Amino acid sequence: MTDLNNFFKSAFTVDNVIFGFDEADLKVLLIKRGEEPYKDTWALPGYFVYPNENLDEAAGRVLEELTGLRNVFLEQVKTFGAVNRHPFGRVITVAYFSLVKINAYNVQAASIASDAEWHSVSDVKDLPFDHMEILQACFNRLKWSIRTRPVGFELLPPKFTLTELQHLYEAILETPLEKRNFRKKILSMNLLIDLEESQEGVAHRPARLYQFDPEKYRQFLSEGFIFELKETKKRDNRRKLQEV
Amino acid sequence: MTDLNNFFKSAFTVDNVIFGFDEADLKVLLIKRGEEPYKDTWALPGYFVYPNENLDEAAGRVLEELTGLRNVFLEQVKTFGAVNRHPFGRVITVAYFSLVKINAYNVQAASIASDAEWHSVSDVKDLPFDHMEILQACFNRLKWSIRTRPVGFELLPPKFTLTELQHLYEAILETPLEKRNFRKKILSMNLLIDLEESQEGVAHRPARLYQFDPEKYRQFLSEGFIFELKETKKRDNRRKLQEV
DNA sequence: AGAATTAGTGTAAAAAATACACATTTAAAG
DNA sequence: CTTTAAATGTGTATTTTTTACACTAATTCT
Repeated sequence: MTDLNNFFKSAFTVDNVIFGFDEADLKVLLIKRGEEPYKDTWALPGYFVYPNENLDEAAGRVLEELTGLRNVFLEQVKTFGAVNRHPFGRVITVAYFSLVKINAYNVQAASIASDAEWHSVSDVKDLPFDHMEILQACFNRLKWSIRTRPVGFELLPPKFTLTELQHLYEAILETPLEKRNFRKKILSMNLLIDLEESQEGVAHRPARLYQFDPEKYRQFLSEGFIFELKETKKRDNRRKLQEV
Repeated sequence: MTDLNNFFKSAFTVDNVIFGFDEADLKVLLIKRGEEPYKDTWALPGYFVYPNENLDEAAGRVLEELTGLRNVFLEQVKTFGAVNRHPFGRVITVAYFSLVKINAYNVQAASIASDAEWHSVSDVKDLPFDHMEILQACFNRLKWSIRTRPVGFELLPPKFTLTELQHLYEAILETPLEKRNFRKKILSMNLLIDLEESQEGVAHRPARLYQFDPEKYRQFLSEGFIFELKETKKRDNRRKLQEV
């Protein structure tokens, strides 16, 4: 342990699964690799961790270089270090996922934006290295996070409708939800501010706009409540016929 | 990325939070450090990851060296890599937790057993490096795991009573549970085999012995059911007085 | 035989989840 | 101006789950 610097040579990276939500689809930001191996293929953005940099900082830096965004939701998920995961040597990578408001994503501000593109998560079928596994792990974590913490709002604009929120949940959980029950559940938590404004420019009855209130959430927690949307459990719950 | 071997020098370790359950107390296995820094203080067991070794393998190796046990529950939790977490240089560590049947723990088989000792988790107040933070992260993960997957059985002998199981849940969740409701919930999942045997050598009515059935759990999952004990939610649920 | 100790159970009330159908509001089309 | 299309928004009965609560049963020890 005293001879740390010569113990063995390995490389340390962070990979960042950046999620965005665009109307009806959950997206992930991929970059076209500029270097071997796998030059010119779409892959998860990642980079080395610098010696003077904490892991979270490295992940935040990757994110900022790509999107121009700071202070967005970022969370460590899992570390991948299979011996042969990188053809050029031992590379251990810490996977993070982040949630960004896709509209705030600014191509101009991003230093390597020309090589970055949003892809629908459901369309991403193969990625180099073990990136499919990393993406899956992060997606699974997101599914869990959205049920147990109010993180969905990170993916929506500050003002949103309940239908948009429901579509977001449906896209992430990959299951349809019942409109009334969803609204009842969400509104009963009392975490949203009803802005008493309406959508504009839609060709139908405009929906009410809401805003997530972090202050209300702090209070909610301090009162011992728990944010939780139940995992959909298989059950035959059809209303039974009445006997006469 | 092509010059991996010279990018920067860092050390890679795994730390393993090994949990055991002894009658009424959740325990963690600590070792007395034989080297600087923090020589002779109790710390989490950890070691370098070898160049030819996957992360899970490294964690399994640490576990086997310490306990003589193989094929026990082991799961990655989080990676800790703060720049200054180790006084001698940059050391990034992947934290795992494992669950062992404390009775199966064999001092003889463990190569460094003389320096290892079980400590009650609730008594562990300070540990070197960021080990308190690592312990806390693993304990939190255990709390979550025991509610959402049938992992509690890993900590109990193959045959156990429902009271033992309840005490285990109470120790991990750090909250008292109501006997009848706990039993009803557990038994309703149909994951246990009633061995139709009883405890022996106790000075009171002996309890029935049960066994966890992994096969039943596979079927349970395949039928779309979900293992879940609700997180205790604050609620004033006292029965209201009847009006006459 | 009786005391001590823990195991084991039944049920009513409250809360939460589920299933289901229609009226409302707006813009667009005619 | 009227009608149509499209999505919003709401109420309630049923079922399931959770919760609270108190007594009897089985065994050992004295």
